[in-house]
Amino acid sequence: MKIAEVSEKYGISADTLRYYERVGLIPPVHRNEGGIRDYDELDLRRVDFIKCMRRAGLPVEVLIDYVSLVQQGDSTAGARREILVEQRHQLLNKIEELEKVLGILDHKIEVYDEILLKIEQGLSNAKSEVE
Amino acid sequence: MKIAEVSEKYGISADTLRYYERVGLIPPVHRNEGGIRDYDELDLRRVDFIKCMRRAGLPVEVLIDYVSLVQQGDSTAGARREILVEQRHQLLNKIEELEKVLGILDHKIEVYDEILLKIEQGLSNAKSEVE
DNA sequence: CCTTGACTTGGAGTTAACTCCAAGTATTAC
DNA sequence: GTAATACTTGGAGTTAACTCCAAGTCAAGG
Repeated sequence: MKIAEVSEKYGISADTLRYYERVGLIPPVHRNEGGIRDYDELDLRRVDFIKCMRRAGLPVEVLIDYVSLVQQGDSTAGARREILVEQRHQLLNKIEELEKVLGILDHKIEVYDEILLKIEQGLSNAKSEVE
Repeated sequence: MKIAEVSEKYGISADTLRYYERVGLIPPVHRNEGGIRDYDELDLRRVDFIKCMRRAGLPVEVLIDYVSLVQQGDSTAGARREILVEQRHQLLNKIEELEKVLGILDHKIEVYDEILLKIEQGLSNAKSEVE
C-alpha cells in the first residue's frame, strides 16, 4: 500500500508518516523496486498501533524507546513491559482527571440551564454568579 | 496572597500565572498599593478553575474566549453554555479514546506476562510475536 | 544609606510534534 | 517521448503553551 493510501486510511498525513519513520517511531517501511514506500501488513499494524498510542497522548519519545526495544528482540520483553505498565498508570491518572473535569463541566452546564431559564422568564435579577 | 504562594499552592509557575493573566486567561489580578499582585479569593477561584480546565486539555484559546464572555456580563450566558457543552463533548470523546487504549495496554501487558513466564521457565522458543 | 531579594514588564527562547519546502528522481497519462 | 504527477530526502518553519531573561522598581534588614 502506497503512502498516500495509508495516509488516507489512518488519517495521518504522509509527512507525519515519514516523520514517524525518520525518528524511529516506525521501523523502516517496506519499499518496492523503485525505492518507494509500499506498506505491508506488518507496517500497517505498526502504523495503527502508533496512531492509537499517539491519540492517547503517549509521548513520541517513549514510543521510540519501546519500538527500539522491540527491534532488539525477545531479551527486552521485560523492559518493554515496564514501559507499558508505566504508561498504563499515567493513562489511568489522566482518565480520572478528565472524568473529574467532566463532572465540573456537567455541573456548570446545569447551572447555566437554570440561569438561562430565569432570564428567559424575564427575571433579569437572575444575577449569574457563574464563572 | 502573593504570586509565589499561589504558584506553590497550585503547582503553577509564577511565570505561567503571569502569562495566563497577560493573554486574558485570568482577568487582571488584584494588586496592593505598590502595584504588586495580591490574589484575592475570586482570583484564586479563577486560578483553580483554569488549572483544572488546562489539566483536562481544554485549549487556552477556548478558555480565553470563555473568560472574555464572563467579563462581558450576563447577556453572554448562552454563548458560554455553548462553549462548555462543546468542550464537554470533546472531553467525553477523549475519555472514550483513552479507555480504549487502556484496554489495549492491559491486553499487551497480559501477553507480556505470559511470555516472560515462559522465558523464565527456560522456554527460549517462546518467540514473542508481541510488538 | 545601601544592599538584598522579591517583584514588575516586554520580549525572546524553548519544547514537542508536527508541517512545509526545495531540489531532485521516478512513474503515469497522453 | 515528454509533460505532469507522485515520490524521495534533508532541513527549515510552525504552533501551542509555556519558560526564561534583562532591565528596572521597591520594601525591608543591617
